[in-house]
Amino acid sequence: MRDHAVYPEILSQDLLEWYDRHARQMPWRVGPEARAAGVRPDPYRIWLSEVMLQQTTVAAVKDYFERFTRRWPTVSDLAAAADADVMAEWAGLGYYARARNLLKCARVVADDLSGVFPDTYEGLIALPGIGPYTAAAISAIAFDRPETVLDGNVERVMARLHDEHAPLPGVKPVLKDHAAHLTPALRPGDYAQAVMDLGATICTPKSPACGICPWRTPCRARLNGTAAELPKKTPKKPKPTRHGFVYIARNHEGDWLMERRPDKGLLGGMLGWPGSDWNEAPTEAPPFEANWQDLGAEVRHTFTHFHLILQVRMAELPAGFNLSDGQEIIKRHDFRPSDLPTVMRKAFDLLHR
DNA sequence: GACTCGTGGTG
DNA sequence: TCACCAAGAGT
Repeated sequence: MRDHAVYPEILSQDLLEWYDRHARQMPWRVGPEARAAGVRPDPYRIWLSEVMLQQTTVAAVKDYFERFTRRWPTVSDLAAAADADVMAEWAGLGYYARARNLLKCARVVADDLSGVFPDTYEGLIALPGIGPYTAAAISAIAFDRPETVLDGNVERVMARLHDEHAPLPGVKPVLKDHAAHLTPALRPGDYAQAVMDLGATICTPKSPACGICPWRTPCRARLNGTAAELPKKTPKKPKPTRHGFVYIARNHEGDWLMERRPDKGLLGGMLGWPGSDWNEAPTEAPPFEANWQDLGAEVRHTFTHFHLILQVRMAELPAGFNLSDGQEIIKRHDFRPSDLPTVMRKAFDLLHR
């Protein structure tokens, strides 16, 4: 048997051979036949997909990616888009700072870099919304540079391959070091995608399919029977529950009173309903005095670090209402629930149940 | 290093 | 039902 610990390039080759047989088709990937014909990945599409894939599943991203690239085929098209259009198109995908930084980045590339993405890690990580993972992923996948990607998949695969029991995030540098030693000089872009595919399909968080894993022989955790319990993570804080009110108002023409949320903070830059703060004991904060009707049902929604229970109130918007800061009237025919972040769309959904 | 920042799928 | 999880970044 070959000694994998001494010859990491043998592991890389084994994984690339597995990848050539099992690579999944994705809208942003260049298939083997196109690749053979000389087609290179489009940096714009790789960048867009990688930003969308941050903490987000491939299944959730696919439709958004298709809509974005159909509407804005190049980075210059995206750079010229209106902020509100981009935020509306991103609605429902979550982590809205990604959309704001996406637009910032597109404008830097279009305005300052002649519409050409940097092809190095250093050039890429200087851009808004591109951190250590995404800079490595773009330079590897789009430009075939030997950078090492370290995402949740790679962390899990490396923790198991080397049977590392120290908890994340502390052990991250060690896992990164393991991953770096395996990154091959040949086909580093395919290799990066291969490790992540391995983590997503074989070396899964629960009940990994070790029996069919291309690295089943060298894997130390499989040898020790600890694969399913790795990687260890430091325990998270429990989520508190917060409460609040939102107020949905329409005028005689059926137009809606809404609010553009400030760029910083939760749901930043997104459209939503006027409402109260969200905390343990909310106080009503209607945008105008009226006989607000209780919808008799509540919105339950869970964010990253708290649960939310919203009471939804409804009233008619008086004629001649003066908009205050951040408020907008959305014309009846311009209103689309799909432009709203999910928690706000849930409140809207209560209107017709 | 510790927080903040969404959403939908899954066991 | 509910905690965990997903191709993390910014502060």
